[in-house]
Parts: sequence; structure tokens; C-alpha cells
Amino acid sequence: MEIRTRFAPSPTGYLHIGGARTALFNYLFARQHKGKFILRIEDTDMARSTEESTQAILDGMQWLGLNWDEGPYYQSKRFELYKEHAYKFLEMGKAYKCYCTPEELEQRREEAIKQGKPPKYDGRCRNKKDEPGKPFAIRFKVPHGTTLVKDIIKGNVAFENDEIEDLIILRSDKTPTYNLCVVVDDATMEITHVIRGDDHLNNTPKQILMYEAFCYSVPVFAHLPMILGSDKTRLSKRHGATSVMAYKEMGYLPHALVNYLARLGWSHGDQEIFTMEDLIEKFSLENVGKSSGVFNPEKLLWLNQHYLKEGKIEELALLLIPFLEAKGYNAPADKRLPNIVKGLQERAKTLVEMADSAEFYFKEDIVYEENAAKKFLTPDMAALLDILIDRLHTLPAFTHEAIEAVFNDITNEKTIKLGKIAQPVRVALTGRTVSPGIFEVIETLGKETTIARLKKASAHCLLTH
RNA sequence: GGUCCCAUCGUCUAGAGGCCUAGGACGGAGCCCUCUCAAGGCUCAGACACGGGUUCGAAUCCCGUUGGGACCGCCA
Repeated sequence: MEIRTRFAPSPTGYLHIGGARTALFNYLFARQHKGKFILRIEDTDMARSTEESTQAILDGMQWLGLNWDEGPYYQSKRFELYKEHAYKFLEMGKAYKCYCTPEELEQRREEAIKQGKPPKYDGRCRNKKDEPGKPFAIRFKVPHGTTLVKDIIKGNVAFENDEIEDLIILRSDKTPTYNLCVVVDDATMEITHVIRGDDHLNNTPKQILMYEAFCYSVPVFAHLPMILGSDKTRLSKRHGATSVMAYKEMGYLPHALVNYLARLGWSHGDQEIFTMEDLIEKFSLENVGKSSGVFNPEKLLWLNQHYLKEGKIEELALLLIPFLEAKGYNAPADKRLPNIVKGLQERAKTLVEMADSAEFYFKEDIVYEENAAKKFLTPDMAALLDILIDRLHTLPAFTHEAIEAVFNDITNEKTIKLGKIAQPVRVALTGRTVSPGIFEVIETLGKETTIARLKKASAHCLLTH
């Protein structure tokens, strides 16, 4: 039998971290079993669903590389199907019309809570006669007994049906509710494995009861533990960025996020670094933990740094361009880009950071950091810089090796340490005390720019002190 | 309040009754390397929530306590 999984977000906001992990696990499971991964948009709440949200979710998934095989299906386009199912239940005597108004129900709920009783619907309309002309909602008749949820992650969980109220499946305006829609969709879309957050565990017995009432086969369930914020409450905006696309903007690599999310709640021995192929091969629901996990931005940052460090220069260059362009630099036309990336890739934790560090390559006039200039561009350095200018000027081949040789000559002649001259040169060329190796900076910057900046620095040495 | 879920370093986790003096990773501290910053290498600190059982033997199985979380809508 073909394995079919689905991701079913409701379009009431962007794709968030938790949703992305759910989508990822569904994706990995389907791919591993050569099955299908289906995307379904649960937009039955017309008031809260927006097209922008739908697009944001699609964008997020595409960025992460979670490509779906079918869909997106929209529940809003399947209302007739749900309605049919609800009325079929009515005919079968497995549901009934409820004439209570939302106001009455709300009032009774408040009273029950005040008296410390469970706010459960009392089933008063179960045996009522039809009242033609009066508006009604349709409620599913929950039978007596026990319902067992067999969950791959949580194990067997038993629920007493008497604890479950007769839930509304069709509102009085004839729109369907969530629990009916999921069951009808998962059944008709032939979903074999329902992998979702464990906030749905309590809904599962209701759904199983409906599958059984329809004589549909019940899928396998796997309820993923929640992702929490640093204070161990459910992850939310308070905990910082929770939108997947926010990480794109902050200069994260999609695979870093995928790798991080995969390891949050799932493990494969001591392995930390996984390619997508690795994940597809090694993922298993059996190795998903039961307990909720705290989202740790530091570890994600480490992974991002790791993939930046290991990444192919050409690919990183392409990814870096938008960040450079955002700063107003015409990066695509710049032939130095590969060298720039090469020098920066193991020094940056994000693409944003990389673009920041790359600024001195693009700026016409670099500005010295105040403390850096004060410390390194001192009067006694002017002569040394002049010697360097002279020697670089006459250098036939402007290569890393040749440049290094020039520096070696000077430090030998003057019996000084390399640091003595390297730091002032660094400040002269970049304005900062931190940069890639000084020889590669000089090589990448080129003879003309290097000498111009050194001259300016030499003058600065004498000027300000 | 009711129902359900969960519990190993600060965090993510390994652990399937003896391989555990509890392993790895992030983060932290330190040392080495070094033209700066990174990267890299090495070292250190750091956990089985608590209490009872079961067993020759428990992080691992059972019960309870405590603590955390989720759900209880004509939301999804």
C-alpha cells in the first residue's frame, strides 16, 4: 500500500517553526517510503483565513525544500462533501439536530465553570423531535464505551467516551467544523499516516469515532511533542523569531533550519549533521522522543555557521547577493565575489553577518573605526606603510604568495613581528581590526585600491597625532 | 476544575535491566595554534525530579508524589 502523509496548516498566519517541523517529518516519512506528501489548506474559518497567509506558508515550504506531491487542496472548496457527510450521519442516526443557540450554550458553559463542573454539552437535543423552520446545528452522537488511540510515538492511549461531548460537526450556517473536515479529508485523500502536533491528541478519539461511524479505515497516528520557548511555554512571538521566512531574512540557510528542526525531537545516535538524503534514509517515527523540546536559537546558529563554512563558494555567492544588494552594492557584476566569500565563509554565522563583513570590499571610502585608528595608525607607522606601498607598487604578480613574500622581507629587515605591520594595514584597508587574512584581503582588493587606501592611511598616521 | 501527555547536564539528546565512574552536541570556562577575528585541536565544569516497590542488579519495569505541558468552542 502506498504511504500517504499530509501537512494541513490553517492559513491564519505565516509558516512557523512548529508547523515547519511537522511538515518536515511528514515529508521525510513519505519520501523514505516512496509515498506521497500532500499539502492541504484548512481554511474553513472564513473569518481568519487569508490568501496572504496561504502564500506565506507555500513560500516557507518551498524555501525549506519541502516539496509536496499533491495539492494544495483547499477545504473551502470541499464544503459540499462535508455537508453530505454530516447529513449522512443524520440519516444513519449517528448525529442529531441541535437547536440550542450559541448564546444559550455560552451561558450554560459559564455557569458550569462557575460551579466547578466540566463545561460539557449535556446532550439535551439528542432525542428532540424535529422543529421545522428553526435553525439548527448538527451534532455527532458520541457512543458509550472506550476509544483506544494507537499512537506510534505516545503508545496506546485510552479515552472514556463519556468524557467526550457530542461535538458540533455542521454549524447552523451549514459550514462544517474542523473535526468533521479532517476526518472526511484524511479518509477521502487516503492518508495512511497522520503525523501532527500532540496538541491534537485529545481530538483523536473524536475523530476515530467518526472514522468508525463512516466505516472508513482509521489511519496510523503519530503525535509529535510540542516545541517550547526558553521559558518552557508554547513557542510564540515573545520568544523571538518564530516565522520560517524571518530566518531567511536573517541570513540563515534553509538546510541549517531543516537540520536543526530534524534534531529537535528526533535523533539518530550521536549524529548531528545530516544531509537531506541522510534524513530521508535515517528518519523514523520510532526514534521521535515523547517529551516536548525547547527551541534553542544558539544551536541553530551553530548549524548555520557550519553549513556556511562547508558550503560551496559559488552557491553561497549566489545566496549572498541579495544581502549585498540590500546594502546598495552591485554585487552580481563583481568578479571578486568568489574570493570575498572564500575569505568570509568561515568567519560569518549568517549571510547578514557576511554581507556586513564584506562592506569594505564595496565601499568607495572606508571609515576607520575610531579606536582602531587611534591604536594602529600611529605616526611611527607612516614610514613602514610607505615602504610597503613602494614594494607592492613594483610587484609584478599581485598574488597571495608574492604579497606574503613582501611582508616577510619587511619583517625580516626591520626585525619586527608580522602583527606589528599586519594590524595597521588591516585598519588601513578595512577600517576595522577584524577581517580575513591580510594577504588575501590585499590580493582580492587589488593593487590599485590597496595602494590608494595605504596612502590615505599613511597620511592619516601623520595627520591626527 | 476535568481529561490526556511528559520528566537524563542550562538546552537538544544517547540510553531497549548488568556494556554507566551515564556518552555526544550546542552554549560556558581554560589552554594550544595564530597577522586580527574566526575556524581547528585539547582540557574542565555540568544531569538520571523525588519517594516507594519488583529484581542478585534499575536512568531503564511498576505505583505514588511533585513539577511542566496540551486539550476541554457553532476556532483549527
